[in-house]
Amino acid sequence: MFKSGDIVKVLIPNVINTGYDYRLTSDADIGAFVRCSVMNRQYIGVIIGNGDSNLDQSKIKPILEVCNLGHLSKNDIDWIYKMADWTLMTPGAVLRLIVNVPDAFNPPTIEQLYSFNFDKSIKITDARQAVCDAFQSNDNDAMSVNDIKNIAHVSQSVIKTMIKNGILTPSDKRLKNAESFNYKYCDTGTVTLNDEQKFAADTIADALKQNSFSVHLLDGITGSGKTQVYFDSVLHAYNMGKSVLLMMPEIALTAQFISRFEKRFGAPPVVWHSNLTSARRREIWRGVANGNIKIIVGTRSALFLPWQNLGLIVIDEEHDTSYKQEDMGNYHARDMAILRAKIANFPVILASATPSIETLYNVALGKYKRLRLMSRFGGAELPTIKTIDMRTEHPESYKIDTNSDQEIPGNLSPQLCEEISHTLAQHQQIMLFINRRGFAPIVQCKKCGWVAQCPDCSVGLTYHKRIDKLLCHMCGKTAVLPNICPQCGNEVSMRGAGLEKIQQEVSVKFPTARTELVSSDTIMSREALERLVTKMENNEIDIIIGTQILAKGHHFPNLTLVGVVDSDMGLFGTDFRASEHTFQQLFQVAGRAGRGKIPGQVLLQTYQPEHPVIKAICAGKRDEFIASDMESRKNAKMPPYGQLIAVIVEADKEQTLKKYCEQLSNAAPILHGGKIMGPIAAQIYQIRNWYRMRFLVAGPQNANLQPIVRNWLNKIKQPVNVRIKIDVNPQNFM
DNA sequence: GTACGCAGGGAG
DNA sequence: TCCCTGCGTACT
Repeated sequence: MFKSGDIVKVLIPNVINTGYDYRLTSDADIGAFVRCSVMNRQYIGVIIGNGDSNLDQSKIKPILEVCNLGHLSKNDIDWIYKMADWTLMTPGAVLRLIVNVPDAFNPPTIEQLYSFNFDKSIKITDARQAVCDAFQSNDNDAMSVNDIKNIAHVSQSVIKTMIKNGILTPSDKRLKNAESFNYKYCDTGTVTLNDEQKFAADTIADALKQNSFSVHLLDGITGSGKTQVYFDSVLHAYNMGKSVLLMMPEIALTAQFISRFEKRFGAPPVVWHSNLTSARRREIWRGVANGNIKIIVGTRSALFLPWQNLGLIVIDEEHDTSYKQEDMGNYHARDMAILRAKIANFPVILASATPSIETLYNVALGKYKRLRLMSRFGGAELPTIKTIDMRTEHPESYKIDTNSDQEIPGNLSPQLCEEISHTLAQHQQIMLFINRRGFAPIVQCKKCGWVAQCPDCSVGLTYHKRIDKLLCHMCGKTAVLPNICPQCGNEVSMRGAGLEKIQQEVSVKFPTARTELVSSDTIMSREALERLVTKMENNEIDIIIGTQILAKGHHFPNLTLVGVVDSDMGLFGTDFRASEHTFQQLFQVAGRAGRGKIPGQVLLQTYQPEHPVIKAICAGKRDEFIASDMESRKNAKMPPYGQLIAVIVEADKEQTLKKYCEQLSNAAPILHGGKIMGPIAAQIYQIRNWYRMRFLVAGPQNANLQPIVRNWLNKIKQPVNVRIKIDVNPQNFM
């Protein structure tokens, strides 16, 4: 306990490496949130210890306010520093992830709020639908114009018109009080675990009782009941008075999941994700800080809530790539959660049907305990998986206009088409999976070879038919599709196939089938996804055509045929994780078929039927595949058998970039058993007009690479207009 | 990170 | 002489 007048060290979010000293004007504990000023700007910081006695006393400012709301434990502070060491972020940058709810310490603001008037009939446009979805994802609470704008991603004018039309009506409701989240949970007794599940649940219950760190992998196929097992553990921890975090990918956080939770626990979970209103974020942050909220179901950022007495973290779909944050700071939420549990001594549960290689490696080492769930609920049979060899099966071309003689080369093999017809005749549903958005990924001149490229990024533009524009998948910039080649004036052609093109082919070849496109372009919110699920369940769709967004979590009993149009995509990337990710993706997609009474069928169109990934999937040999993938990583000394740190240097001028990289290159240390590779042009050399080079630091498993990288980069002063992004254990190599 | 102050160069 | 720009520094 520090007394009024004491000098304490305060960590300030995102300012610099070290903390600053302040004079307390009231008593406060270590870990307390305090308001203080840096260069006349106010920040919420955290007291991390004693002040520095050597510092000139005249420089020391008083703390403006000790916030009487939550506090970080010594373990939490320890975690911030360890996370900073691991990710090479500054501790302040980590703290900023925690105190990023600016309103949390302010009195509730009174803004003009608006409610959505569902009675009013309106012309529905995409933008208006997005506004409607924004309200639905916040329990139809009233929202400010700013909130609507941020959540629905629409312009102010859309909202203004909706207010004028009476679709949005003013309500002067104030911000809700956090008390409204005072849910009490109990076991409703609606679920009986089978022996396998019970064994797993009991094992974790024992671990919880020991108050020590452990990691348990719930490894079982979809439908094997992983959720009910970890629900059991959540309840155990909750009954012990602990707080519980249940992390999942945004896309898995469905109404279906929430209702399962409510059914088991008798009350709904508090849900945390990126599309919450500022008022709701404030309420939840405060609720967690003061201990009212004990259970959160949320996305990766929920890890940074001000947890009090956190005693269990569950990470569902543990292998999911969305746990890796890649914009501001590069951290892997799964790994940081495990780090947090290790420091604070509590168990972690990982759940997946296709665990990551890293996790399985830790299982093999005996660090994580694997709990297998083998039986599929209700005895539903696994689908049969077969390949279609595209080297011998040639898709028929088709005509959009029967009068024209223009033939468009097809992408659906005769064999797949035959199965589609057959399935349609049985009144069952079909899913076609292609992991490419838009209509055509390449727009090229037939004569001179000119290719449409983004002016700011070194990537090609994809033609999107829905908006009739060229779109950069890197920065989102759009461009008009040129009628003629801007270089030579000849005709331009569309090359390659995206899902819009597949839809075109389907609508020509199966004109009576009702099709639906699903991609991040058409599904902007969880609500939109749910509407689609309902449509699918009501059999209003015959053929659903989509990207990986379709691969997860949904149960469609009448879906019996899954066709993967291009299984090879992603198999031959430069990325050592390519085969792992392809396997996981195809495995997930395959899991969509035949989850009802009728057995399903999965057809993989491939030019590489002998490829180990494809063969492993067809044979249902997950473990063999993993063993061979691990073996090849071991030989290549790739993670988890070695460590990698990517250092990406970006600058607005090529000259500056080149010079700085040269200096870095000259200053690169010699690594024992490892090496520093590069600089090479990053896989995407130019993004938003910034140029990018990449170094790759590779070291043996036991090497402590982070300090080496830190010292290396500190040797050379970073010029202005140069940014460095450090990615420890990079997941992709952009 | 970013506000601020200093040095250098161009316009008036 | 004034003002703008670019760069470096210090922030507690």
